[in-house]
Amino acid sequence: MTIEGRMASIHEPRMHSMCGHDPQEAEMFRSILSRIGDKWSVMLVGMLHEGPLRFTELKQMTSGISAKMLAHTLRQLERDGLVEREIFAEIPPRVVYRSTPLGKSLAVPIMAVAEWASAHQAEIAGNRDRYDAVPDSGA
Amino acid sequence: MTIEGRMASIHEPRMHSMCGHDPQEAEMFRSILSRIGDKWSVMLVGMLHEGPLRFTELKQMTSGISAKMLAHTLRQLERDGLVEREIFAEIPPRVVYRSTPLGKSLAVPIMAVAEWASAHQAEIAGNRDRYDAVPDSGA
DNA sequence: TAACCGGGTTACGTTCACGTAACCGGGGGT
DNA sequence: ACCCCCGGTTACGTGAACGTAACCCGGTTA
Repeated sequence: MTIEGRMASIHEPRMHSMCGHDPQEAEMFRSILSRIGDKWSVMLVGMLHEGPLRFTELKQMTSGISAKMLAHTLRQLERDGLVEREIFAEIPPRVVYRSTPLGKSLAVPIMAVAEWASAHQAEIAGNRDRYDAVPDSGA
Repeated sequence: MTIEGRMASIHEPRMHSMCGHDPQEAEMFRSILSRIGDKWSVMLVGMLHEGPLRFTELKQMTSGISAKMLAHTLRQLERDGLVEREIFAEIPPRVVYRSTPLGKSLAVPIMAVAEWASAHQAEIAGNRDRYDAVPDSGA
């Protein structure tokens, strides 16, 4: 390993940890990232992070989501153990969703990405515009 | 705001920052998250983080990727300014891809998510198995 | 009786991510 | 002459993600 390589390994994260490895771990890793990349999961985790909410409350707060996607996304989150579903056997019955400790722990790195995205969104938008404006790239 | 609410707002990230806002910013945010959630981007950013690589080198290192998806993903990354493409006008011509400073800065929060995923993957896998084993959920 | 709400489910269609396979153009190896 | 390498592009097909609209059941309201 070169001097530069050694210095880099001290100051830089070892990104390679998420590529090689055994294929099963890579698949797992991918599926977690996919959840972060999907349209509603991060938003829902964010809302539930601040307190439990009912299905209809989530639907109203999350402008644009359909009942189908809300139910589906909540099932996925529940399957992963990021969210809990509680049914109150009352009349009328009531359902609340709440973030689990695992879900809350995910909020931390998610926020890091969110802050990066927020900090660089203008730069990325500019890059995109510039790239799309170059004739031999965009068209 | 309640006492609990105030204390929470001190200790916990304000996830709400990524939901409301204006729709254009939300769209931008979503598109960045999608890139993180897609199948190859994170892996490629990780590889290029450690040094520039040629198309064929990336293809060989990234087991399973097709030339099409590699080219496509690299174009997207290049469009966003996360990766640079350099063509050496030699004979034979040579193309190298390298991470930009923006790309390297993304590696930091990505690593935080990667470490979270690595730390909790067994727990999530267990949650998934348990959920899928319950007859009224999985089937 | 009719209409509405809560918490969904089902059917259906579209778009997009991703995969496979074939092709291409210039150069080099044998 | 022939095929391979590099760096892709193009055509085509599949399944997943996402959207809309309709429906459902038990209970309450008017």
